Amino acid sequence: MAPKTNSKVKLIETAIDLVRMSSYTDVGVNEICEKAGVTKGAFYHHFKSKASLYAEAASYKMKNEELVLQSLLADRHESLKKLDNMIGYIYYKGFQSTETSAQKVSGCPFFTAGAINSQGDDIIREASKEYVGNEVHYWQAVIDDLAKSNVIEQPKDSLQLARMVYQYANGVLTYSRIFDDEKTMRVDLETGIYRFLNIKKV
Amino acid sequence: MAPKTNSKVKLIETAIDLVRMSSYTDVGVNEICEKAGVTKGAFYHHFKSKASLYAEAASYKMKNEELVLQSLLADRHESLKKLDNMIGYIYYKGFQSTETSAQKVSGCPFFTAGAINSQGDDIIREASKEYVGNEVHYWQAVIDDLAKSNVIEQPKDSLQLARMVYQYANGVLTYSRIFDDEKTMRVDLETGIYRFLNIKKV
DNA sequence: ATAGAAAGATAACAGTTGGTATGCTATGAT
DNA sequence: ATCATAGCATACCAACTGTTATCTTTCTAT
Repeated sequence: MAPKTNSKVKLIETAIDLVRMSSYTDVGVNEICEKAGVTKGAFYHHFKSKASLYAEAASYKMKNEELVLQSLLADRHESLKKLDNMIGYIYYKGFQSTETSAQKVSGCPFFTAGAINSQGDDIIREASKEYVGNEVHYWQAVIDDLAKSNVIEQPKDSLQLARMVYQYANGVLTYSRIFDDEKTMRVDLETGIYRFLNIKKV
Repeated sequence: MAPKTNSKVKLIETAIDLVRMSSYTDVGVNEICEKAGVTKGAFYHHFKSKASLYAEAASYKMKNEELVLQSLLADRHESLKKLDNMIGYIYYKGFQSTETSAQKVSGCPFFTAGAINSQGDDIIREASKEYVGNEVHYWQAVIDDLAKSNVIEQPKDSLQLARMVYQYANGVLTYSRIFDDEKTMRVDLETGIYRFLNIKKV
């Protein structure tokens, strides 16, 4: 039995995909509908506005990532393995081939859009804040685990350290996007995070 | 004697200011003209397009920064002083009160816009690449100087290290903008860069 | 089978976008 | 003094923006 309605999900996923490759303001409702193969009537039946689609997309993505990350950060893994999984996942997110565009370096659509729309639309900023806060939390879990298993020394403020690593990772993504340089992204991501956490590579 | 024509400069400075606070796509030609007190006729007399204004603004800002940074990184300073000056300058740029808006955390308009407009407009990406490359170069100078005076150990690849520090700094700026949190920005900037470079605070 | 709601389609809306065409005026060189 | 050009102003343009109103279709619960 096919899902009752996949057009709402289709809209969300198309929107995430498009926003990832360009930006919130650059992606129009028309474009989203076209690429999703859905009419505008359906769009505004499911979402009261473009901003509300964005907000729903953020929590949709959060739920999706919860499943993925729970598996990548499962306790059966060693703490260093968890770190590598996390780095790999960031790389995967930043360099993903999508349906709507060729393989290119992108970036986190929610991190980016939240900063862009700093004034105006509170809906967007709030959604981004929630999403970003969540991501930092995963990083904190990884870092606490690294400390517990003595791979790194116990940080005074693991939340701050997690935040800083997250900030760095997104800086790398944005930079690599400007230069459309996947190799730099891969190298700098790993090198930088290891350096930041003061871990010697094996 | 007043400058022959200040309207071109006025347009550039207004544009930088506005783009800093929101984003390239969110700032319209009309808005720039209004805020600059200049008509659209003047705009398109000086610039052939919005993108070309952006490109000119980038090199304008580069020249301006050259003067400032030459003084902040002058050889009479100790290498650690240069680092602190650099950090202070980034903070200053990211948290600047402007004519057109209240004091808020912003970010580098060129770094941001370059990533956003990754597809399409090559003019914009090229301008951003040049600007960003230049900034990284300054960081490399700071890092080389720190190594020469034995504050840090000689890095294998000082350009990569410079790039990573720059990526981090812009990650902090973007993050702080989402949360509009100047305090976190100030703390994370300094703490993170020191940690990255493995320098103990005094 | 039928009422009611959910889902979707079509067309239009006012407002804005970047850009242009066509003027006029001030200035600098000859 | 003349003339070209740089600087600037006014009005306009087609294309697009997000959004809404109205209509039809499809599904679900009774």
